[in-house]
Parts: sequence; C-alpha cells; structure tokens
Amino acid sequence: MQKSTVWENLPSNLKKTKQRQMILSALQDSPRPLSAPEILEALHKKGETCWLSTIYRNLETMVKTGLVSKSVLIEKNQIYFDLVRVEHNHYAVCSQCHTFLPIEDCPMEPFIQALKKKNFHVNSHSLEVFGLCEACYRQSEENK
Amino acid sequence: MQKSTVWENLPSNLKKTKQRQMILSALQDSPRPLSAPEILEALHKKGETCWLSTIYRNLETMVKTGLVSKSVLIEKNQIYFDLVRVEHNHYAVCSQCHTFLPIEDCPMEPFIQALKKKNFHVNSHSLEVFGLCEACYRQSEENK
DNA sequence: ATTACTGCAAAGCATTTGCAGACTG
DNA sequence: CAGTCTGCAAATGCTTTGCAGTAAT
Repeated sequence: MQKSTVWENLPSNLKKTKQRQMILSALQDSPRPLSAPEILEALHKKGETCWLSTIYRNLETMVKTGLVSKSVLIEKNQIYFDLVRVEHNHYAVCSQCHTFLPIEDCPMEPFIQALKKKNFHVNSHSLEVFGLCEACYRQSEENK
Repeated sequence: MQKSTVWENLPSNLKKTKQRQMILSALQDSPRPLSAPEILEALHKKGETCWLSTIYRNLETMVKTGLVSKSVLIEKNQIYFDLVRVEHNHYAVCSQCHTFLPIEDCPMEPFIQALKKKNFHVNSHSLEVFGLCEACYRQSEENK
C-alpha cells in the first residue's frame, strides 16, 4: 500500500497494525463503499488474511475517529463503509446491478439549517438514491 | 381498527386478512416508523398474535405495492417501515433517545433532476439525519 | 511494561425460506 | 375451487462479544 496521509496521521491511540493498514488500503483502492465481507474478500484476492471480527472492530473505531463513514444499503440490508474523502459522500445505487454512482453536491445544507431552528443538533446524515443505471434501464426497456 | 381508505383500496390481488389489517393498523397508530419486531410487540400489547415471518412477508408485499415505505436506521442496523403518507417521508433521528422528528419538505428534487441528466433513473431515495434532539442535547451539555 | 489489537470460537438477532394446512374471494 | 396467506420450524448471514495470546509503543 502506498502509505497515505491518512495512514501517517492516525490518531495516536490507534496502533499501526498490518490489519489496519490492509483494511484502509482496501477501502482506498475501491471506487465505492465496501461492506465488511467485501473487504475480507478483497484482502483474500490479494493473498492477505484477516478475520471478519477484526475488520468490523477496526471499521467501527475508524468511524469513531472520523476516518471512515458508514452507510446502509437498504436493498441488501448491509452496512457499507467508505473512506471519508473530500469529494463525495453520497451515491445513487442501481437496484439491478448495484453500481454505485457518486453524487456530487450534497443538497442537505439548507435542510440542516431548518433543523437547527427546531433545536435538533445534526451530527451526520445519510442519503441514498435508488433506481436504474443507464445500462440496466435499457435492458429493462428491452424486456418489455 | 378504523378501516381506512388504504384498507378499502387494497390492490385486488391482496386478500383482506386479519393479519394484514393488524399490521396496517399498527403502522397507522404509530407516530413513527416501526421495525418488524416492534410491530410484533405492538400487536402483543393489544392482545393480538401474529408471526414475525408473516409480518415481514406482508411488509414486503406492501412495499412493493407502494403502501408502505422502507428505511434503515443505521445506528441500529434494522429495517423500519412506515405507512406512505402524503405529509412526510423523512425523519431526523436522535442518536440518544431515538426520537424520530419528521422533516417537512424534501430537498431532493433538484438532485434527482441532476441524476436524470446522467441517465440514472431514480425510483426512490432514503434520507436520514442523525444528531441530538433538544432534550438530549441539553443533557449532554450539562454533563460536560 | 503497558496498552491496544488480533485470532478464533461462539453467540445474537434480524431476516428469509420451505412447507403443509387454513383462509379469502 | 383456485390462489393466497399464515403458522410454524429451521436456516441464513451479518454483526457482536469474550477471552487468551500477540504485537505495537
């Protein structure tokens, strides 16, 4: 793994273990969020080994320290994790092939302001859009 | 249960069973979305019985027919179901006490338009906001 | 040396599935 | 009667937890 700034700047109470590095690297190499089992599989493909429980525990601590974000894919009812990157936090997910299409701007700001007025203190939000990507949409049209 | 329009207008391929009625009624009586286990509990409190698998199966068919909407509470990693009402679809959820605060307008429209331009065909979306409700926020401030 | 972390096993729980009998239209 | 639906049991699969040994600082 090309050691990233993220890695160099791990909070001091987090030790730099091989497993931690492998997990971060898997997330970094992926163009989309991954579930814990998917991370395991990705590591296996590289010939690396790690236990699922280790993956879960690490992801959870990384979420707490803000390195990683957590979301749920409702269609699979499974938790997905993503490196916190500046560029994007949200995805449109194809119901058929589960392609993740990153969404640029997040339209939530005005929203969060409105909640502030109601004395709700927002920490985080999640947003998922479902539908069909171009390819799957075409296919479904053809089958009509 | 006060028989609602929803009940009267069930799609003709859905039979009007006691269980279906009980489940709809539980959702109707609730000010917030419920998980399947919560629905079961609600029925028990009324002295009604029903199996969890029946609840799950019914909710799923109702989602398909558009009577009910489905969302995930990431903090509990559990699926929640809500009657599809005109008024609101989204909630702000308190991380502490899990109060659901309904959010009025949905800011997603411009968003969905933008995705159309990218040839992604949106079917549905989910949106959750997390944070602290007023009461829990005060409490957390006091404990500082 | 201290504290955090991992492997491993086992449990926990929400959710799904299969099937035979019961109910609805 | 035909097609759905339910009760029930059992399985599935993700996620969590406990503990003893291992590794990092």
